Amino acid sequence: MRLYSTLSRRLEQLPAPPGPIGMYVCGPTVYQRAHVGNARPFVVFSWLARWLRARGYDVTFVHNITDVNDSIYEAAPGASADLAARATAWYVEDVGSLGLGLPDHMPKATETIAEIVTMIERLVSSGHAYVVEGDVYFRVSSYPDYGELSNQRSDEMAEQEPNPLKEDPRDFALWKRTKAGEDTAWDSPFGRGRPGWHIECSAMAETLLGSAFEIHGAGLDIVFPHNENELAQSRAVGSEYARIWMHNGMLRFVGEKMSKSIGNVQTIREVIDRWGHETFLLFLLSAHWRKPIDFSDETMEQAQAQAESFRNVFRGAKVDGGGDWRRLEEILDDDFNTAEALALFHSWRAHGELDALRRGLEVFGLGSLAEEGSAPLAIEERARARQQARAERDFGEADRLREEIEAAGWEVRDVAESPGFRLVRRR
RNA sequence: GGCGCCGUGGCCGAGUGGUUAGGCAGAGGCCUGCAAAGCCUCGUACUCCGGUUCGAAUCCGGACGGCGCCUCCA
Repeated sequence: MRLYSTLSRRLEQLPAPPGPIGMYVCGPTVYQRAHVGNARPFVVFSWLARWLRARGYDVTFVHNITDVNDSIYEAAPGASADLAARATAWYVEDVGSLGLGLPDHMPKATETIAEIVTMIERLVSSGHAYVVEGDVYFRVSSYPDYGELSNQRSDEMAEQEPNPLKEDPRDFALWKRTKAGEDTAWDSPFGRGRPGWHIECSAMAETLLGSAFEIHGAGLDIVFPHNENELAQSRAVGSEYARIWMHNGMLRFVGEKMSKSIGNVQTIREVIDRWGHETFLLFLLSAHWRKPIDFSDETMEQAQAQAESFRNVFRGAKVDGGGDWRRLEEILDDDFNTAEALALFHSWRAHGELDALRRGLEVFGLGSLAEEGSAPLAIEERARARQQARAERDFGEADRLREEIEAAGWEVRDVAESPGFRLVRRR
């Protein structure tokens, strides 16, 4: 199994199964209903975990929830804890409805404060951090490799709002003293306050996966500064931290300008309600995980048509046969190329190699495409009545009944086998 | 301005030196009371300009275009 790492800028080989494989994936800051873009890393890395397990690896998948942060304070002044709790529940619900299960651990920043404080103390005592008026900052100059992940020339970094407490503009906050309007704060050796954005990930990852693990996942947009800072603070205290750094490409909204009004953002909830989770998963499957993908009605309609074609093959005569599973292993073991895997699935579909197809779809949480629900009795009765009308060559009545069935969200297809028709859900 | 990614047929999207990607849409056909589904046939694409090579979508250089990040956005 080879995976591309942002850190080394090349493909990295995974150790042979069973590993173990520790996988940490940066999660969202919870202050609103998660949008579709947030779903991409969750889906990509959930798929990867499922595939690694199918290949015999012992995987521990950790995905955090950032439930203390400036954006939460801003979104709910004086009631941030309440909003964070609500939005956490939303996220778990939304992401759970994708049909991929949940990660092994979903730690919250607010439940990791003790570990965060311990880590900051280690950084301070080793000279990699300093305390100023209740704030604690990471001392970038103490870590020579700073910038290795994002390839930023750190000496040219300018700050928009200079912070006079910092020794160096590049330094970043590990701990922030509590301010007016913030309703959550914890006591620490540095004073009452709350963690900065980056330290929580280092603390949670090390707590659950140890000081060295295989994979770190995140969206490409947080390579800098978040992942860079994470890496720096962990390595500064002597941890190897993650070996392979994977960054998924962005999900884009085409045809819609970067309008300041947030009208062009759709939530995971809305997308699943409109298209169904299978269509959304198939849409994401169609692009390699490192490439950008455009979200639009047209691309979603194409995914929907593909979902339908997979459902149809399982509804047809069962011609189960082989299917070259080794080919799928080759494709996915080479940097997890899901777009090519999708092409292989279509080939299996066309050749009626349904055993392999069903197994392959299940890896990606799409096993439900192979299952057919039965229609309500009222619909089935209409379909029988239509058969009767057809037998009597009363096609006007037959067409009328078909329209009724369609209005109820079902499609009737005439087939050779008994009872002569098949009912298919259309929405 | 800095760091990085990308540009494939109407649309989506693999492919990294020479043999068919695949899907969606479209056209014709088989099948059907009419459909739907399925099957068959049909498109010889690779932003542009140079270069390397017997040969480039694939390697190198440049141009143009698009995108991400540059202190808290997955």
